Amino acid sequence: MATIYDVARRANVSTTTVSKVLSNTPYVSTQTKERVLEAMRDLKYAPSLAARGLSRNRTYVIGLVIPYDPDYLFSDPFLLEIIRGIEACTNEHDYNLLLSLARRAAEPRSAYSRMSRTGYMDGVITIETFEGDEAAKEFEERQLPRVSIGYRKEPRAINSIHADDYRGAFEGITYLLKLGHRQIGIVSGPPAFIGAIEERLGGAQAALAQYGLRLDSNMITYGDFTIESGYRAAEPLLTAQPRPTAIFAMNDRMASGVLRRAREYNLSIPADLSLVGFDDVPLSMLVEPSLTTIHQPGYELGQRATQKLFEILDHDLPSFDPIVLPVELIIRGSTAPPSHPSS
Amino acid sequence: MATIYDVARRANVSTTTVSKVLSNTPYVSTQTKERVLEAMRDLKYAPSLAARGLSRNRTYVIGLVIPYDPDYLFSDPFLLEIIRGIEACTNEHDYNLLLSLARRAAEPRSAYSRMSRTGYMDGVITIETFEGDEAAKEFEERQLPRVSIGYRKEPRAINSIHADDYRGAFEGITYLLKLGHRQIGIVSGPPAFIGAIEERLGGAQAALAQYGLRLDSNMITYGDFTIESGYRAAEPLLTAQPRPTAIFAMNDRMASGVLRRAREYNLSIPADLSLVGFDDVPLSMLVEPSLTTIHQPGYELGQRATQKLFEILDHDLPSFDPIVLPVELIIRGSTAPPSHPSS
DNA sequence: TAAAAATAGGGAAGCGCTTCCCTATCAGCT
DNA sequence: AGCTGATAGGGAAGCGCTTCCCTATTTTTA
Repeated sequence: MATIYDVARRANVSTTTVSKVLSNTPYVSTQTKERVLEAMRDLKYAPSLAARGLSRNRTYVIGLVIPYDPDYLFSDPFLLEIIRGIEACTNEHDYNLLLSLARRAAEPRSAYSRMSRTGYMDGVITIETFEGDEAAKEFEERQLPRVSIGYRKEPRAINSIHADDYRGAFEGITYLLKLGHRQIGIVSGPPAFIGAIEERLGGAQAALAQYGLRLDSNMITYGDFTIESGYRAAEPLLTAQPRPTAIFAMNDRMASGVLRRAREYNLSIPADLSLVGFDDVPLSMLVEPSLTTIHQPGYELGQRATQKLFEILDHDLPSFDPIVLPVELIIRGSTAPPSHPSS
Repeated sequence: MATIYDVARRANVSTTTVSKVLSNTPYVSTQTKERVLEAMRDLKYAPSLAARGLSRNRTYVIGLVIPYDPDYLFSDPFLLEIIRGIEACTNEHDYNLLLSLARRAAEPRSAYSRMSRTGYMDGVITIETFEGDEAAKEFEERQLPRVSIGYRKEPRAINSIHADDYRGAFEGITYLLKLGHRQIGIVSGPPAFIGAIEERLGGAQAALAQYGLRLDSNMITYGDFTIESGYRAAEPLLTAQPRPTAIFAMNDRMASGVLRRAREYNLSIPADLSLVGFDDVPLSMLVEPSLTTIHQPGYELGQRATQKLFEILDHDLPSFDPIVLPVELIIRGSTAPPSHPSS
């Protein structure tokens, strides 16, 4: 690999000048610049990021830390949407994206801690949802610029971004109520999932309250966002007396699990049971019938988070309140008025 | 951030000694070592990868270059499996994984070319499937250690790895033939997809040949691996005379597209039409009926590719023949003997 | 017991860049 | 003609490590 010295020699200038050309500093004559550029081309020169990083103290790498089990991550299409947004944005800024699937911060040698410690990144985006996440702490200590996708509680909701989960649940439930449903079951995500679940539960309750209803504790079950967990979590709801005429699941995959279980009970959707999901992943269009769901802007979430990070990096421009992106109710085939209205 | 000097000063030794401790070089007394380690702990020292990279000429980063449209990539669960395998392996080796979704090498400033030029990676894994891929060339020029997942044709199949596509198609079709199907349609992937498609087509033909059959050109249509394309590609097959009693689709997503279209024609699966997919992604279990498919070991593919790369990096141990991983026929609910055997 | 070998540690150059600071030239003024 | 300020370019230190090579001490071996 050619170095800056090789280029300098070939162009008959000093390395300083080459460096100036490299960074487009003024006070280099056009001819000299041209000569240097030519030498670079001839030698197929490319500056070493390591060297540059060392002297500039910038690495042009931003890290993406996802404290999930990779098995989980990659089966979550919604997270993938987020990554897509992040990748697009880092790429646009000519930054590199370092991926770390940090299996819970437990092991000290996890990629996760490796990343935070080697000073290899200029900034980091974390997707935080679980509470008591150790990840955050290390980054905080290192003072690494960071934005988190999710609900950041402490020290403050600084530089965080999330979708309007509250509103999403509110709209979903309200829609069901408007259709005439009064007995509504909820398949929640794991309670350990901080923020989003609380918000959605809050939104659901608020919606019910409009109609003078409250969330009955036997009308709520919990899954872990996988299809199977939705399948299992459907059980208590489908056997409850009275059986809910509608179920609101906190993601599409669980909703499709519910769908499958309901079918085994010979319930037809949406005639016997209405179903609303969350996220609006491709799967929701695939199942029969397609799912009414709450669209979350995953791609934008990733993109905006990354933009924010660059704003912090470039202009030290933190945002003190969380950025909240709107969600949207997408009405498809899994919802209808109840066949035997309960009221 | 503490540097090696800080540690050296605090432990009252030279940086050389600290460095020795860092790399576990012998000839450091136990006490000294302990003192150094303590100093590191106290200062929360972590070596700078940039500096280390500069002097060692190793960056501890390996790149993953996927010359696909990210939209496509992230909707392909099979590719994600591969990534999962890669990530697990790099992580195990304490390496960082740089992700580049290189939108076709077209634009000169693509992440892709940036990555190959900045000397930021010790090696690279490429997922190559499209022909005429410019990606490869640059890496070749830079002599960057690399292994490719897919079919590498030139200069040779050196350091490449792929699943046994030929065998997969062979087994799938043979299974259908054994069930009694004689009119078999094929929904192929895009012809531009190098290697895998050819292989599968070859395997299909060989299977048919066993029964004295040949692949009729109106029994093959092409999709681009998306569900929609499977839906569209099903059309000509389902309206052909005679209509095939079985369809072999080259991935599960297209198979589920076919499924949907067939249903619109009021064909019941598998009674009226048998369906075999490829990949064995989670989706294949989800559709009704679940898909008989060819399991490809995506995770292992990624893992083995990465292992190979480390072998090259550490011991300069290239493999001259492609590594071929076995596939497996998974029989589920979408296949049955034809209801009106054609022969 | 003397020499050789193993052990322990340090000095300093060098990895490939950037950047601070300096010098030289030249145009435009007064 | 002499000065100022813009323009053009270079010298060299320094970023934080690793490593080559050297010295000093201790242990082993003949």
